Amino acid sequence: MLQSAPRFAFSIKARDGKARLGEIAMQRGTIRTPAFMPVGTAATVKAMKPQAVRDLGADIILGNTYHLMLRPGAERVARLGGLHSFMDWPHPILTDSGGYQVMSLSALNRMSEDGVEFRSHLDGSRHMLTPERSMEIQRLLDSDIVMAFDECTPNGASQEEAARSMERSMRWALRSRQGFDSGEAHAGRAALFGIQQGALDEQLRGQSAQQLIDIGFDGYAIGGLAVGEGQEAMFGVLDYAPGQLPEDRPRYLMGVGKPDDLVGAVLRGVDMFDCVLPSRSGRNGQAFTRSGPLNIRNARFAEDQSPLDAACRCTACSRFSRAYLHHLVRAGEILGAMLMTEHNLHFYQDLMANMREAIARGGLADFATGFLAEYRAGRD
RNA sequence: GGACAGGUGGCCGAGUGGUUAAAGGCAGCAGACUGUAAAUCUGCCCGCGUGAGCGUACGCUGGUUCGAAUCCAGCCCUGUCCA
Repeated sequence: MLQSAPRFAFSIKARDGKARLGEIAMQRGTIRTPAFMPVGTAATVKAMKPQAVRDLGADIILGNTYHLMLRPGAERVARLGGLHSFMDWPHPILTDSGGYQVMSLSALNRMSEDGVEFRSHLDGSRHMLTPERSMEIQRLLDSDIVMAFDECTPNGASQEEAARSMERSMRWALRSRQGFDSGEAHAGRAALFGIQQGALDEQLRGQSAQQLIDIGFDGYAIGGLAVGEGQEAMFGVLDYAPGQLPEDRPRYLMGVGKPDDLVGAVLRGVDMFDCVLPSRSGRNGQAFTRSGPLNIRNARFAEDQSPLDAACRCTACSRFSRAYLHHLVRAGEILGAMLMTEHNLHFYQDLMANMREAIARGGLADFATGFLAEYRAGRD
């Protein structure tokens, strides 16, 4: 480990409107922002070897507390030397706290002020996740960026529910801070992010931000978006939410999103993203291209010898035709999932690199206009 | 030549008097997927019609019956075994 590298240092290199070009220096590496972080829930970005994820330009990936505590178990990962060596990803890893599963697995949960009792989706066994335990698991995994344990407020919550949920997340944020800090060795090399909640309400979002700032975090996430509210409503929140968070800290929009979501969010001042879409959609046959998404299973691609995206330089596009990908995906061949995932992740990383470059030269607005015009023109 | 078994929608296959345009699967045609219970899920899938509906349909022909994919007769075909 590089002893000289800072624990966590965010520097802003350039600004363009609300957008920022930056870098987060950490012991295991530097994260260029705006950043897209591929999701590797169960200690793997599905269908990808870690080196290939790295080669596409990812500086950091995600892991998940809930999934890893159930299998293979956080203590086991710790005995095996931590998540990085376990999965052969020596670069930074951000671990989600299990907060999203509070919502996505709500049918299997029992909530209390103390935390959430999960029924494992694997075998039905009961597991308690509290802010303290979530911090401990993320420490055992040796995460670089630890996420506070929160509740991702579901879409459609009433004002009262949203407020109650946010307040609980804020109490959990404080406990997360304390739990994280109690693991001194880990806290000395890792970072902790707080998560803003408050649904679609500016006041609640503001209160949440202030409470997080009072606690103090290395970075601040915007949670509870892209849960079904629609892009317009999400952008409505993003028009003010980044501004409620500290200017000198990275802002991470959790779980987002589609390519045009990323562009709109960077324009509004977001620095970090993660999303399952490029990997999951890839496995499910959807490819993202400069002229919009396409479903490679569609019959019209059966004898289409052109690449997925003519402007793309990924392996799938440089060596294989849409016809071949169409065949692989339809046949359920593993290579289909691999190539589709690789292409999509390449597309996402390329988009981020283009946005960083545009910010550097002060041309993000033009880039966004051009990109969105072509992307939304749709139908390739 | 004989004995069994069987012929159902593109394929496999359930159904043995009405609630059957006919389960289910596959194939096919689309759609969805946003801090991954997802290599998953959803819809459509005989023809015409936007629809109510109409027409045609369970090897073929005829019969029984108010009513047949289902019961009866003959025929054709397939598989297995026997000669």
